[in-house]
Formats: sequence, C-alpha cells, structure tokens
Amino acid sequence: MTATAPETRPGNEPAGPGSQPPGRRERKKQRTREALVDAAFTLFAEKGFDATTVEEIADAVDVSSRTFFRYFASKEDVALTFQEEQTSAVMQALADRPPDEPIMTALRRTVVEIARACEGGGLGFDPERFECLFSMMSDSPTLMAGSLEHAQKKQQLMTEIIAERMGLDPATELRPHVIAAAATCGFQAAADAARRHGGAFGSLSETIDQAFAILEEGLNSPARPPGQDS
Amino acid sequence: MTATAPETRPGNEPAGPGSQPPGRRERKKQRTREALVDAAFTLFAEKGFDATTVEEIADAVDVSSRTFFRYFASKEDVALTFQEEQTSAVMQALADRPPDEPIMTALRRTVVEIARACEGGGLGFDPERFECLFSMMSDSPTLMAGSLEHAQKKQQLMTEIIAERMGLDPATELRPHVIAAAATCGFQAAADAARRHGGAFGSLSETIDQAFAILEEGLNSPARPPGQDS
DNA sequence: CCCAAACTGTCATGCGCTGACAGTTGTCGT
DNA sequence: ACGACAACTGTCAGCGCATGACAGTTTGGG
Repeated sequence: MTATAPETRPGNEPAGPGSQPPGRRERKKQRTREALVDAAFTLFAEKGFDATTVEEIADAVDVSSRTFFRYFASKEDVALTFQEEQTSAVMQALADRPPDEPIMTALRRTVVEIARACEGGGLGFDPERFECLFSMMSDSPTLMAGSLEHAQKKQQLMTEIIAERMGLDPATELRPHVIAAAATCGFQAAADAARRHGGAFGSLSETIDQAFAILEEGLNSPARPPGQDS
Repeated sequence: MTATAPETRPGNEPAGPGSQPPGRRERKKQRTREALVDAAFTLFAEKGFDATTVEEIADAVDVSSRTFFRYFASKEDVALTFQEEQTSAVMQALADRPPDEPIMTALRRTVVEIARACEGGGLGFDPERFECLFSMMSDSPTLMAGSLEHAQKKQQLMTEIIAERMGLDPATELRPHVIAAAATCGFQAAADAARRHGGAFGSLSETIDQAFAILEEGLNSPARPPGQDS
C-alpha cells in the first residue's frame, strides 16, 4: 500500500540528497503532505478511522480530495505512513547490527529498540501518534487488514536481508523465510496480547522482548505450567 | 470479515441440527449461496478477483447485487469462504488430537493434515478452488489483506484453544499467544516461500512441515550454512 | 386459506478511488 | 523580465463497493 505509485505522486522522490530541498515547490509539497498526515491523525483520534472521510481530511488542509489521492494511494495509506517509518527504521537498525551476532538476537534487539523509541518518543517518533494508530487498529478491520498486508510486504524484504546476512539463498533455503516470519510474529503476538489484555505483560516493548525470548528458547520447552519441571 | 452479520443474513443460522434442512426455503437459500460461490470462483478464475464485479457474480446467478450482499458481507467474503472452511477444519482437527501430545507436534500434524487435504481433495475440499484462491492472493492486495485479517482473527481463537490445552491463562501468560502466532507464521512463511519460489520446497504441505520443523528445533540452532560449524 | 415472517428487487445514497481536462504556480533559460 | 515548460491543483464525471428503506413476492404454519 504505502508508496505505491500508479500515478505520479508529488510528495516523495528526489528532494535533494540531504539537507535543503532546493526548490520552493518541494517545500510546499512537503508541507502539504505533512499537513495532511497531521489533519488525518487529528480527525482519526477524534472520530475514529472509519468515520473520518477523505473529504474531511482534505477540507481541513483546504485542498480538494482529488489532491489527497495525489499524495496518498488510499485513506489507509495516511495512517500507515507511521508504520512505514517504523518498519524502515527496523530495517535500518538491523543493518547496523554487528554481523557476528546470532540472527535472532539481532532481530530481537532491533525490534525492541524501535518499539521503545515509538513508545518513548526516541528518534523521530511521536508516541501519541503511535498510540493513536495502535488503538485505531482495534476497531477498524479495514485498517487492521491494511496494516497486516503492509507488514507482510515488509516481511518479504526482511527475508532477503536475513538470508544475505546468513549467507543463504532464499530461493532454496526455507530458514530465512521462517525466521522473518517469526520476527513479525513475535511482534504481532505481543501486540495482540497487549490489545486484548491491557498492559498485563508490561509495556509493548517489554512484551515483545518476552515473546522473542519464548521463540528463541524453543516452543516446546516448558510443556507444562511453570513452577516445577520434569 | 467472514460471517460478520450487521444485517440478518439468510444463508446460515439454524438449518436444523444435522441432516435434512426441514424447509424448502432453507434448501433454496443454500442453493443460492452455493451458486454464488460457484459463479464467483468461476469468474475469479477467468478474469481475476479485482476485475470481477459483484454485479457480474449476481447476474450469473440471476439475482440482484443487493441480494449478493445479503449472503456475503463483502466481495472478499465469498472468496474467503474457502479459507473459513480450512481454518474451521484446523480448529476441529486440533481438538481431536490426543491431549498428551506436545502442543507443537499437535499443531504441526493438524495443519499439515488439513493442507494435504486441500491439495489432494481430501475431506470436502476442492483442490481447484484452493489453487485458485492461492494464486489470486498474489495479484490482489485487497484479497491478501482480507485473508491476513481473517487469519489473524482465527489466531485469537486459536490462542484460547491452545491456552486451555496447556492449562494456562491467556490473560497472564504470553506463551499461548506466541505459539498461536508461530502456527499461523509457519503457514504464512511456507505460503510466501511457495508463492515466490515456485515449488522449490516441494508441495505446500511439505513446505509447511519443514517450516514447523525449523520452528520446533529453535531458530538459532544452525547459525551458519550447514556443512561445517564453529 | 390467510397471516406473518422471510426473502428479494428496486431505488436512492454515501464513500473510496480514478481518468480527463483545464487552470494555476513554480522553475529555468535567455 | 519574460516566456516556455513542467509540475501541481481543482473541477467534473464516473465506476464499484456497500448499506438503508420500502414495496412486492414466496413460504411455512395455524
């Protein structure tokens, strides 16, 4: 979803290498885009995702709804902008991990690190927006579906990265696929648990950490309730 | 998605306990419903999911498109009818497993069993339809998203079942959440691998079996390409 | 046989999303 | 400064999905 470009989208592309977008046009685009995201999240927080129409978002920024769709492929896309930033951050952070670290350890630390940033406002992340998106999922199946699809798409990229790091060919080796899937799974299991049982497991990042711990030590290990063993 | 009922849907509900739907009306409903699914899959196979309109499906059965929506909550819903049957079969089969079997073993055998049935036409499953649905996912993001959401919803149910079987409380124990997530993950990793690398790993059911094997033995174990070690 | 419930069709409407075209605004060369 | 060109935007028209309302038909039961 995010960043699909069947039409020529204005918001992204060159923007110059690093600092100053050379043109005034680029800046205007960037401002419009951010204004749209901003207005969208405000309205979402107020009335929920489904109840907010694209026209309302566009009106709030005083552009036509047609223009909205020149910046975002769909209404979901605005909301998932945030998720896109998260997943990108994960990919980035994973690349920066020491290559000799065991893969699961690297994944675990990476994901937990980004999750913590999302919760606490580390890096460029806005905890409020994170919270908003997270709770919106619960009562908008559409958005949830979009989010899952986005995650699944990113998982494919993740598979490639993992495979390369492990020196395996994803076309013949199943392991990288499973590991990538396990990573998203660890996240989703934690999110699901958090959503449905409040903060019973601590903060989200803590829950994620625990989930990864369980994955690493193997799913069969303590086949019975903890407190005693064999 | 599947089986949401904001309006009163005619197709399902009582139908009598087991054998003969008593009324002529029930039978007619059932026939209409099946005809719709049938027509839908035929058209999907012909022109793809997105290119097929609800009106076409309805016309093929000679009902109004309004009626279509009285049987199915959405266009996706028709397609995911099949997936619903699969997941239900999994839940059922899992319940029939000996309770002393390790949970991962039970899950693995269950999922593989159903997958095999889908491929080979075991139980009530139609391999052609299975294949159709499977390939449709690849080129319809909408459908993929719907499928993932459906899977996620079922995973919540699965969590409850697993928790009960393990004698754990899902509100305080993370493990059942992770295990349920791992199960769907095992499936999705296999599906993803199969989709993107042809049959390089064998049939889907075989691939799933391998994926579960990797999950069980732990994700860290052979941290380097097989053939030598540290 | 008639009544009430269930089912269906028609009509109207809202929202998401896209194509086409015309108008405006920024950019760049001269 | 000016004009040509590209980029961006608004308006309009339209398709497809989905839902509410209402009227007409079929079916099952008393």
